[in-house]
Amino acid sequence: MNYDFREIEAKWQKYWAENETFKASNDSDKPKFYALSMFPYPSGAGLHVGHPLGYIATDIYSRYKRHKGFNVLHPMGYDSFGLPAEQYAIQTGQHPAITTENNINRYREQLDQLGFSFDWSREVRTSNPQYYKWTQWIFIQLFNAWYNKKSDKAENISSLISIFEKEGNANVEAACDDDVPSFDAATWNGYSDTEKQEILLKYRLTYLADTEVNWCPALGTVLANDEIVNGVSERGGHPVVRKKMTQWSMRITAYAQRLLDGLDKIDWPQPLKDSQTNWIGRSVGASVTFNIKGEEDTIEVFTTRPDTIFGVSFMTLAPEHELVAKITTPEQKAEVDAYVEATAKRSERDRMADVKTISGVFTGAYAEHPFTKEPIPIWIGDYVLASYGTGAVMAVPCGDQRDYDFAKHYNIDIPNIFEGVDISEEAFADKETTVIANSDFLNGLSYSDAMKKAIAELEKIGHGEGKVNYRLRDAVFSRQRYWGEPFPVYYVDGMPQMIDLEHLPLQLPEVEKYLPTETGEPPLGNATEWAWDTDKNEVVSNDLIDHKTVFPLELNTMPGWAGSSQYFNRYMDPRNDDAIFSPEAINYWQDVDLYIGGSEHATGHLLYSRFWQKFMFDMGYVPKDEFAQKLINQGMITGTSAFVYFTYYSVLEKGVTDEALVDKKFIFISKELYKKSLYESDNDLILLVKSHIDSELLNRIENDELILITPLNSVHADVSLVNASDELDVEAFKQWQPEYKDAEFILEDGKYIVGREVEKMSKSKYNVVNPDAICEEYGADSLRLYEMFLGPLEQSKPWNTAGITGVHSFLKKLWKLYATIEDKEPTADNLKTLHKTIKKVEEDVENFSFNTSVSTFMICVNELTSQKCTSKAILEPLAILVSPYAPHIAEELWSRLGHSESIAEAPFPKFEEKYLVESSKEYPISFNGKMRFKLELPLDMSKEDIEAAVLAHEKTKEQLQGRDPKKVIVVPGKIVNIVG
RNA sequence: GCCUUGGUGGCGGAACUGGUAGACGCGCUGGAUUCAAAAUCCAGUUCCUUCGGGAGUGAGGGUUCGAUUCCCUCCCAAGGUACCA
Repeated sequence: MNYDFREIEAKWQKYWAENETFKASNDSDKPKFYALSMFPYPSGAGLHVGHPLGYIATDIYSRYKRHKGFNVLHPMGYDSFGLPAEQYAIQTGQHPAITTENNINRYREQLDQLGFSFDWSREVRTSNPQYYKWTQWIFIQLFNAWYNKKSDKAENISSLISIFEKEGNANVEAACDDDVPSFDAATWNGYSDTEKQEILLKYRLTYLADTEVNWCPALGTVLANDEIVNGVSERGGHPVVRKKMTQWSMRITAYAQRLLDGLDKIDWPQPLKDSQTNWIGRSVGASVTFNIKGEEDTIEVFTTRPDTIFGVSFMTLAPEHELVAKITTPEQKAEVDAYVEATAKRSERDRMADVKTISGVFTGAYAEHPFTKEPIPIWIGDYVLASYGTGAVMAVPCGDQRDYDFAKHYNIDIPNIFEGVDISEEAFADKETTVIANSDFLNGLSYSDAMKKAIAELEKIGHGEGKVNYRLRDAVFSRQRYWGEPFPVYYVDGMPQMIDLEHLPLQLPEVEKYLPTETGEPPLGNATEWAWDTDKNEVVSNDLIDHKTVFPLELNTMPGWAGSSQYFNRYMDPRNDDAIFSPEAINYWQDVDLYIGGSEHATGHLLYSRFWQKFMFDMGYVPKDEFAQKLINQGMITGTSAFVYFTYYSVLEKGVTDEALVDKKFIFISKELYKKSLYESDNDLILLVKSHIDSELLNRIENDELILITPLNSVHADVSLVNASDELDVEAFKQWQPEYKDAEFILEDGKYIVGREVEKMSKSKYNVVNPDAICEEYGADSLRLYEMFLGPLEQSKPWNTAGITGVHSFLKKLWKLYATIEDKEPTADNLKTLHKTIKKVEEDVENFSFNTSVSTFMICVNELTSQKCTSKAILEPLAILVSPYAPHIAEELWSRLGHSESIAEAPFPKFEEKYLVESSKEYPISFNGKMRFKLELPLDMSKEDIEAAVLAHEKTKEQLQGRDPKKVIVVPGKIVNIVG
């Protein structure tokens, strides 16, 4: 009987679905294991072979854990809010919900084909109201919380209010806005309700603020920093400008330090941790306050080098700094204004691209050195960024290259404060290798001592303190989009009010148009029914807004990461309508044991999720403050593009203004011939082309009546038209694009050979391989094995369909091995092969080294085949070993072995060392570290006897050619090395 | 620039704590089977070679009896990040 994978795979997929084989229970005596793949955004293009890589890995591990006796949770869902469906809606008018539904159905079909052990009863969709009810709920929890720096955790806002009522805010240490006024209890209690709300908003973990945002006019929306790549939008590549808008923000900065510290206790890839560390950008230093001569105001700066305080020779403010207008002297005003205006006009992108040009203007004002009381000129310059630190720097040209360049350019003094260092050419930034000089009380101190001393002295005179600064900014949480979660918020007197949980979800309204309104409001501004009736507690028509009982609802929606920041916890209890999850569910599953997904989420999803998890932990909703213990980034599967090389002739009518086309033809040249022609003269190419032109036309060209154009070029060919030997299917290629129908082909050895290059998979490169065709031709088990066999999970690797025949024929061999199954005693060889395989596969799975276990299976089956093994005692455990990787064939073989139940819960075979014990070893005998021959010796032979046996061997004498060995190294059981 | 990861045959890639470099698969070569093809099976396949052997894991040094593995310098590629004070 042949290996009929189509029938087998369909049969078992149906069996698993009908029997709910992989449904996880929230109540079990078994230990729990939570394996999670990052849920996909269901795009219209469907899955390509790169997508399943991580899913297959998670699936193998899940199935393995199930064999190992764990209660496994392995869910799947969809991150189904997002821009593409909305843009499609703008173009076609089709509701994004319909587009999304269609795409999800296609994804589901493709996923089902691959035989994953997902518990589909737990599926979540972020765009589903029953799901986003809980996204809205979390938002409300964040609104009702503040961050107490004293307890170093988030607390309910009520604890803040009671402090205010008793003692005002003098002793409160909170993560809050910069502009909080100070007040005592009496003042607080005297505030109106709106005034109180206004102040509380400055403390809440999600708050409204006028923030400078990245506004993308083309998309009509705000983008987060991680949605911008090289100054343009990640999606679509549209320009982005800075703009002030009232936006919801998330006070993620409150968690900066804990997000940093938490990285130490999770097993995540180093590059990912480094990304997050850089993104958070902690720097330790001091804040220093400079008085301004003749002004009340002071300038506060942040510096990482307070030890260089005596090297300050000027200060630079960002052009946007609020003091600029105030301190500029009348003489300098015109110049300063012009500079500020010019800077404001330059886009963020220009400013980033141009880092070489030094520009700045003197304000005419002077600050005062906190210790020497010397005057320090205050400049403005666009190398200082308003958004980092305080938007002002104390410039120490001898110790910072940018300050140095600026000082040189404007002829500002560069005092040297480093002992024995030459600063005539460049600044000296190496802080560890010298001591401070010319610095009063810091003279002779090393960097670290000077640092401490400087901070202590600054504190003494009230001009500064030690400070830690973070690069991380609060996250803007508003988007001017339709297809996202609505905020559960309405406005009373301009103050945001939360809708009660019992009235959630607040569902997206229907709109006529998905674009921003004509007055520039977000798409929800198009809704006619978008007002909140506080009596009826429901959404009513906008016409009823009276600001007494009916109020306007928030028009922004939440960003893409809102729905994905707690989805992993929702899977634990996804149908719960009374809570985001029950305490029983979260206490049972705790956290994700294994999380697999792409590295592109390093500073987005994975940072925001950690932030929300820590918040949920503070509020006592979850037992762990990190949501995923281990994370693996699967590598990208790149495509192997195919290139065809061509020249073409365009024959044009001479002298006709429009250059009328008389004839045009493509001539495709096989790879090697093309390469050769690159080195030959143009003349040869023209001769080649001419040899393919109709003789009548040729005559007219020769007679100068027509013009001939012959460029040499290459273009992508669809990879499906090329076989494993890089040979192009010429006839299919002609059919592929109409313009190639009459093309000519210059072959080598009767074949047209294409060029190959590894590139990212993309439609436009015609190198996308989708899994459906492969499943159809070779089956899901082959695809699963092959994706794993390609190489290490974390490494990016090129897809090449050619190799799939290797794993496919392995499955056929495996199938054949089960043709006869007998109840007979296994041989010693059989047992050795089996147990060697158990050991290796178990180690490999634990190390996520799936590629090597596929090789191990191949070796095992090759060996058992040549041993003609038919013993059930061997074949039965082997089926279980294979089952996580190729589950369909394993199930089928399992049932042929006489089982009526699924293989899914069959216990993993136990490795027994005793079958691998050997009595002798084929020792590699090396000379000066190079293996020269092998010698079979008993394993229990003593070191001395081995040495004697080796030295007595004739090949040893041959190698030594009469020399005496200087030294003989014998490592019993491993190697013999002779030096001489 | 900085941070991270990597560099091994024609290709994808193996090699546990330093111990036989190139497992396994693809491709290629030859053979068997076949009227023929597909499929299948067998043998070979790092390079050079005067067939004795020699060289070899990006380059160059070092440690060691022994280095793909550890250390130093450099080169290249991919990813992240950047006037971050």
